[in-house]
Amino acid sequence: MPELPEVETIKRDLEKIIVGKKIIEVCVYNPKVIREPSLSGFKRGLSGVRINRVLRRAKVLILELSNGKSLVIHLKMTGQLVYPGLKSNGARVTFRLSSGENLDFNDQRLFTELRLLDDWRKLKFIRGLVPEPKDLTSDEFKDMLSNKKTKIKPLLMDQKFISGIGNLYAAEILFRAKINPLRKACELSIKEKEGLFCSMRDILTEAIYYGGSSVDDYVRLSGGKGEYKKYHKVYARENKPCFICKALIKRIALGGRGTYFCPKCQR
DNA sequence: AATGGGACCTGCGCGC
DNA sequence: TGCGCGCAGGTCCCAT
Repeated sequence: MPELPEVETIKRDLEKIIVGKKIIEVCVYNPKVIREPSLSGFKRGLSGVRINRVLRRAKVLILELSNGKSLVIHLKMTGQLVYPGLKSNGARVTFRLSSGENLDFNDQRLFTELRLLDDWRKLKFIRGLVPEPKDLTSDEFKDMLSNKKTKIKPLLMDQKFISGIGNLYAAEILFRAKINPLRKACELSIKEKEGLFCSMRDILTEAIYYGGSSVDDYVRLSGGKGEYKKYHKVYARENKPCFICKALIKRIALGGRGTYFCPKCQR
């Protein structure tokens, strides 16, 4: 679930609260989420190091450490970082910090990937990323769409096409741009492409402003909710009336993903 | 090139 | 009541 706005929110919270603190000890309650190196290497490499800086690339968090290594975190759908952590909960990994509090990593579905790397830039997934919406101009975006015969919605979610957008924001962006998710990218008019570019940029900016969307498991570092869910227009609103035209919001499966849209507003 | 499906996972809500 | 099933979705991987 965490997409660009949620991961950016966590990144900003971490910058305010975690940067500068030292990791005293790492407790791993479920080693499945540690993808590399070995469990012992992971624990050893993180003990006694300071967290110097937090970066984000698309949906990936990167914690740069005082020993030159980086902790790379992809939260996938159900990953959470919570500080201060609860004293007794089902955390998968707990980082005991110099403040005396714990930074908890939770993940119901064990999809999350934690990696301790010498150079995060060499990670295959990171290398495959392309610019995210804020790093593109309208003209660049229009060019990118012009030779793509694929449906616009799966294309927006393709991290190698444009990075940071997932299922929820793809739906909201297409609603604001009044574009049907089944349309082929190359068949959009210049005006539609421009509208899509603006919707993409604006929705992501607004969602970051509100601290992301708490649907399913996403919470902020404090454990509190992100408030953007209040402003959703189509996501998870099947059979509810469109806020603009009152037509019922439709749900279809597209690329195996639930896809919500207004059949009247989005042509 | 584009598309579809399965795999990875677990908890929840539904129908019978 | 209790069980089995579909669904939730980010990413990789394979087949067509």
